[in-house]
Amino acid sequence: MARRFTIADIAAAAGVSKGAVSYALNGRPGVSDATRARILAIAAEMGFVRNRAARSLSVASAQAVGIALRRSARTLGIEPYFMELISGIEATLSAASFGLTLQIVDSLDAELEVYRRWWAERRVDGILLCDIGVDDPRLDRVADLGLPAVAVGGPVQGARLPAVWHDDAEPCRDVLEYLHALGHRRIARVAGLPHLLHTAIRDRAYAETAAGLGFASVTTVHCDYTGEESARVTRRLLTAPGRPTAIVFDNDVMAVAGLGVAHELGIAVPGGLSIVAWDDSPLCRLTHPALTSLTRDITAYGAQCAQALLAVIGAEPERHAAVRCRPAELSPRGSTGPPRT
Amino acid sequence: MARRFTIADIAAAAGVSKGAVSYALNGRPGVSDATRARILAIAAEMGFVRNRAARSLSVASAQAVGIALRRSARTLGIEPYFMELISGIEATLSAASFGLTLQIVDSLDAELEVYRRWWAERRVDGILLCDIGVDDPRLDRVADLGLPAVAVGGPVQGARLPAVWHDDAEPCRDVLEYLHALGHRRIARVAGLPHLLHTAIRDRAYAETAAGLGFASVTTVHCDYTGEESARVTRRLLTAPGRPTAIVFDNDVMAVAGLGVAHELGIAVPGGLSIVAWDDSPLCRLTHPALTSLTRDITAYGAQCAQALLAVIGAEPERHAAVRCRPAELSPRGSTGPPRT
DNA sequence: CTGAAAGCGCTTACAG
DNA sequence: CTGAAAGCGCTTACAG
Repeated sequence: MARRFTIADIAAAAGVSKGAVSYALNGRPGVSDATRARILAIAAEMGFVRNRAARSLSVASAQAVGIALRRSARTLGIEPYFMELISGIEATLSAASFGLTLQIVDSLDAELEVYRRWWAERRVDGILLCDIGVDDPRLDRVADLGLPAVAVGGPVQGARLPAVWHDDAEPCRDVLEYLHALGHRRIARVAGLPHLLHTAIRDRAYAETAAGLGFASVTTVHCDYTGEESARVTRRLLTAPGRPTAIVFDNDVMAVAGLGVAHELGIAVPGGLSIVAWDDSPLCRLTHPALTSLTRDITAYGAQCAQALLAVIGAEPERHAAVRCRPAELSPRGSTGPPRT
Repeated sequence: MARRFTIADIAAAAGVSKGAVSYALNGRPGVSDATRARILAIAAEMGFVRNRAARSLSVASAQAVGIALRRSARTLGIEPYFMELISGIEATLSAASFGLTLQIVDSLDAELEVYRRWWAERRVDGILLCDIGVDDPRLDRVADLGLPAVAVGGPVQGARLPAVWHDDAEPCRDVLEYLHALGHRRIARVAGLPHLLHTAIRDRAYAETAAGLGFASVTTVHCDYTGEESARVTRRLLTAPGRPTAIVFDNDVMAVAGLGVAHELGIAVPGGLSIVAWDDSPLCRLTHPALTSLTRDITAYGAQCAQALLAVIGAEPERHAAVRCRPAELSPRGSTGPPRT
């Protein structure tokens, strides 16, 4: 437990003022090259690291970013999405020597309260807003706070916050065209929460494309991303008359559950039922057959979100008002094939 | 974007000194009840929230706890364990108005460097050490730093750090006795990383119990918790002569992958093969049949870990040197049954 | 019970 | 190029 040194210690050792040490450490003009080198050497030798609180207090910046997640422990655990996203965010932040503060909340009010507090106490310099909804009230509320923020999802037209998002419509079209080409005509979709923006975008893209391709039927059932609900819904879809020959699921967890139901009912996959998952986590390769899915690099997406937020905060040179990322791409695997007639 | 108030503003409005405001806000003696009430009312009206950095600088405490995870984005995403753990930790911390700082690292050195930096810059008051290994070098290194810490896992005999852990041996015995009672005699185990402490504890518990019960064979194969490795290993186990009638997996992800392999090989579960998973995430109920598994409340476990750390830091009254939590309990489901002879 | 002051460890104008 | 000083917003002995 070595003693913690301060710039005063370095100043004393180098025979200069604290101000000079600060300039040297921060690579700013105000000290000669020789003095700077000497100061840096002494600091390195002492194993000096700036006290965060003192620095934050001086520069009025927390050097940290916050994320509040409004999901239950179980949902957070089971959905690979979040950890992959956070992992990408974190990598970018730590490269900029920014910290990541995480909080889990259970209501919209609690979430907004967290933002208010974080900003008031300057615990964070900005936040990443996840799970963007249709007409999301948080966009305005956060903008009102003056808290720098980036929406993880979009597009959010007219919002006062920049957004980073994937185009969700194009992959929907890809999937339907693919299933159509395989010969499927009766399709169902087990969708995510209807109030989420990307669900709404997919709803519309599927509806439009389906109409264009002339499918006999495209049934959409919304549920909550859990395996339980997906299983219940899938069971109903598969036992009703005129059952679909293919089901598209809005995430990987629901797709795995759907596959389980097919097994349970003795329906062969893909012969009796084709399955497509959204979000290509390793989960999709755990099953037999492996699941055809819409692949996107969520870790890279997280990194872009963090980058955009740093830009808004002003910690990065360039600034992007909104970033549109590469759409998900279809990865065909064993769970899709021509329907057995 | 309302103006941010400071205690100086409150002091001016209340006609008292900044010191009095501080005492009132912190519920400390030094102000009369009447003055305190007046100050508090003004503070509330202003929507005052203390500046974190200033407070941290004064009290020499970060009011935050750190976790560095040495896992890839993919592993973190797929294993429900971490998010459930973090969720429990976070709930406890935020109740104590402590923040959680998260960092993902890719090597032991990077991890230790993060701890050193966090502690040097006082970004955290303490850390939670995850994935405890056999003879884990971090226990000593962190203790050397003088950084308050709690080991999430154990028991760690002779360590200078307190630990919070589950007994891993008892559930192992439970599983073997259960499988034995069902009539299984040839068993295999797809285990986790051998250098992790809980893997070693399970290794030994299985070996001892198996010997006592007189199993014909208990084969253990170590792998890395991923579905890929588990699938490979399971495939080998099930295609070799004298294949096991039951396999115990060290986590849920590997068990799901193992079930996929059984399907692939046309082996009925549980008739041709019984499967037991460790860690009862929702994943275990996604499959068909649902997986028999060892259930423990990981969120509650995370809460206990956070509690212990707060105690070590001194933010909580009681202090626990080490906490032993309830062992996992067997939840029998559809994936286990008597072997078909 | 109350006020004035020093201090936490930095950063940053402002004079020399 | 360098030094002395003020200030960030709190907390906390120390006098009254």
